[in-house]
Amino acid sequence: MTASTVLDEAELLERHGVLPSAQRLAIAQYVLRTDEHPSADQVFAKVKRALPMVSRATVYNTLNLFVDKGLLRAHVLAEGKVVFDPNLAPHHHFIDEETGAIHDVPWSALAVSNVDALEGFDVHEYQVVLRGKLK
Amino acid sequence: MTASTVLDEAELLERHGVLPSAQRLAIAQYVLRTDEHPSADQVFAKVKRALPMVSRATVYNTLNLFVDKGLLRAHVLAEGKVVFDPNLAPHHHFIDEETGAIHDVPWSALAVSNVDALEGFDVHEYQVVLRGKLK
DNA sequence: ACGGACCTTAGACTGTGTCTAAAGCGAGAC
DNA sequence: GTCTCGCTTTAGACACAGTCTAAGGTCCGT
Repeated sequence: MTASTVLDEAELLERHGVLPSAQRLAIAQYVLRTDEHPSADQVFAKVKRALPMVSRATVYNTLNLFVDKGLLRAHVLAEGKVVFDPNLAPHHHFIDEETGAIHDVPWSALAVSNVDALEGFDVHEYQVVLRGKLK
Repeated sequence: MTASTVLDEAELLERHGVLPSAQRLAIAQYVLRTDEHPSADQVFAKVKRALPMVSRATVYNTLNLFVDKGLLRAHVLAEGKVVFDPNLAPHHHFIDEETGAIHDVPWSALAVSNVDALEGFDVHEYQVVLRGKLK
């Protein structure tokens, strides 16, 4: 019954079947709260400040583990990079062509019609990817 | 006035400001006719059969040149790979989750509403990316 | 022939991501 | 308290995509 606005990361990991560890908590505390759409190496750089001895393999393994366990989603949007996104709700993406920055676009801001009527495809998920300039 | 159903690749390159060469023609003959959405290394492998001494740098340079000159489009859709697509008309993409194969979806098969009304974004282009199984 | 512009080549280099072998750590059994 | 088992972490090697460089080749006008 103890309602809390602060997430208990350790409990969150356990609830998703991930055994907590110091490294996994440090990674979780950054990547599950950010809206920066970081790549794996950006996560690595960030986490290294809090935990300087962490290895690159651990960060990659942990991010992939989080994706497997449904804590994160991976998107292939920018030039040759996989980015991670803790926003699990379906949403669209806008890519700033000048900076490469990725912005979330709420699902309700756009509507795609006829997805269910596509011939020959059994669509499991979809999103609109937009590119342009910030106004 | 000589209408022709067979494309003259050399003339096509010239019309787009690309000086033809044996290597560029071999690459064009494959990549401008395929619907396989090949990656650069797949193009390299394919072209090597026709022209065994061709170098990887030439294939990469040529593909990027074709994109610059408007003969091809590059898409970042699959796991960490850039794929090339001679279909220049706007269209959507369906990714088979089982095989990773990419299929074109005609622009007219789907409709996205409200793109112009997005707050804060000046959208230059967009597409719908769908994932699922083939029916 | 010569020269210049452009193209191609092999291989080195960079960056991203995966794998491996060994060491570390935590929790339960004794 | 310590042993041991299973899981995690580590450093570094590896694999792969893509770019760059330096050198040589080709074509064409003169």
